[in-house]
Amino acid sequence: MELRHIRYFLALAETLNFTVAAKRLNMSQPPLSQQIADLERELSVRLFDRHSRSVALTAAGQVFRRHAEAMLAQAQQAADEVKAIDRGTTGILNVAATSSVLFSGLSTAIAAFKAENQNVEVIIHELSPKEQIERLELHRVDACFLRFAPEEKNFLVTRAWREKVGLIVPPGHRLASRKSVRIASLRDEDFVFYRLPDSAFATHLQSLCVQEGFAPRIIQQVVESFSVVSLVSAGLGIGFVPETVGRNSAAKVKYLDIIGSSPTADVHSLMRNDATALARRFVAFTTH
Amino acid sequence: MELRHIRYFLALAETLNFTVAAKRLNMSQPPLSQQIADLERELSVRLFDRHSRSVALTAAGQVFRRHAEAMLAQAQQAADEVKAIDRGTTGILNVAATSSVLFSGLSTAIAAFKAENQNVEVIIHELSPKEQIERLELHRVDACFLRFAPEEKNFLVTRAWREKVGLIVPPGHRLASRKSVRIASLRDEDFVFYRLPDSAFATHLQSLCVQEGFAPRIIQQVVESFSVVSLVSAGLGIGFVPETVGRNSAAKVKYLDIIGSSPTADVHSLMRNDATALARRFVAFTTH
DNA sequence: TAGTTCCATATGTAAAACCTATAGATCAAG
DNA sequence: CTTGATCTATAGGTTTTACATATGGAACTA
Repeated sequence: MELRHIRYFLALAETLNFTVAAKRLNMSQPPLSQQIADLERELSVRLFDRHSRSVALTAAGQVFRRHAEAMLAQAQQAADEVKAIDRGTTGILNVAATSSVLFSGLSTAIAAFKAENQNVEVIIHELSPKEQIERLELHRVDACFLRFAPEEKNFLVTRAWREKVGLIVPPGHRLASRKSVRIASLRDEDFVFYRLPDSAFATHLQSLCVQEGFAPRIIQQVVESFSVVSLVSAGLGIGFVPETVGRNSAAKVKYLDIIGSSPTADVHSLMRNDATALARRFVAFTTH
Repeated sequence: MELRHIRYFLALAETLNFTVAAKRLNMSQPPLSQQIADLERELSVRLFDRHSRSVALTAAGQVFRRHAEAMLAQAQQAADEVKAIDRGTTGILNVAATSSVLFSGLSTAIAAFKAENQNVEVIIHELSPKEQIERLELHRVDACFLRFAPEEKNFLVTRAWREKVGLIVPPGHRLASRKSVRIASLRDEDFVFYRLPDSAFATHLQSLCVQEGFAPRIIQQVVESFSVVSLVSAGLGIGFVPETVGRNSAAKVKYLDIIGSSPTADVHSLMRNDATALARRFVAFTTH
């Protein structure tokens, strides 16, 4: 049985006239008779009663008609849906990000993307950078968003958006009244830092300090920017955080711009080379 | 798109190897590559990623797979169901009958048939003989059951089962103590009769009386045997009824066998010439 | 009875599905 | 780095089959 038989069957079931059905199918009548006969022979069931001057569906034919319509509809839907997937206008998108990146604008970007793409479902995976990369390789997620991307891997890396890094200090700290600060002046401070060597961001910040002539005294290592805020707020030390996190945090900390060599915490997106059109569209959407 | 493409696609989706899939499909590898490529070209979507040494479904391919499986399942189910319909082991059967025929055994026959054919649904239409014939012609019912069948029509007529006709009289009637009676002795009685000339049964009974030398004095005409019982029970007259009706009625009447020329009320089934296998099976089932 | 309509059959043609052979590409092993 | 093995794509020829034209046969109509 082929879909051709189904199409022919339905045309005949609707017209109940071989000649008319053949015309509608842009073919001549004999091959239509042939193909219908072939279909009936394969099923070993008569689908049409051919009488003197009338063609009618048998009981079996009536039942077959319902199935035939369903099959053609399914084929049509399959083609439509597959094309939508290919265009990236429908489907499920697994996005991995750290909580601070979600906070820095990714959440709102996701909301906006979903609003523009009603047929897209976005699943957010809040993961550490290391886990993000692992799951990207395993096809568990389609796109990752993190501050510093590893360069060795065979991924598509894009800088999604720029973001400055600033300093946060607890209330009452000697720098709390300042608006900005140079890194060189932080030589004697206690630092809440990102975990070394996991975090490329941490390595970046550390090397910046070294360029300014000192090794930061790290009294605590954490994974998330929000944890830096928490510990700084509690008075354990000072720390570097992305600007959006430092300025908009609910916790009581003072945010200072860094002047001179200003570090960045630009957000980067990662995709596999075989990324779907949906993933590519989303990454393009978030890039500005 | 043809079902062939679907079958090939699924074989490849399962094996992820052109060579192996082709072997499973009993064909060589090149035409399989061709057909998959044709399918992809028609959809204008890549369904498989062919890499160095691996074949994998794309996101679109994964979605297409679900549709493909549904289509093949639908085709299989269509074939199975159509064959079942053709065998008459499944489907909907519309049966028309008079209430007295239902009472005379058709009800229990329907119950038994349904028990043996779990996939058959039987819809009972309780109709007068005249309406039965009309609906049979209109394809509204598939089989009719009545006592006397018209012979002119181009229907398949079968005698389903035999049934004698007897006489019922009210309690206290002069014949109430008799076990049997001759028609000739009913010359001076008042009769509750079936409607003339609608009922072939009525015509038959009337002519029997005439053969015995008198025209029955008809004081009331009704349609149903049960109505004859009701009126006779009320003392309006005597009447002929099928044996099962006369003997098993809840109303208070006396049933007498008829000796000499004994009339019959044999139940006949009617089908159209284009009757379905299900209708034929049911009629065969009820014939004994 | 003649004409018309409509489906089935017969026969030839064109399309396309398939096969064999082979090229091209990649990976594993020597 | 080279050789062999493995796997898919392409090329060219063959077979199958879907299709078209022509025609036969049955039934309804005028």
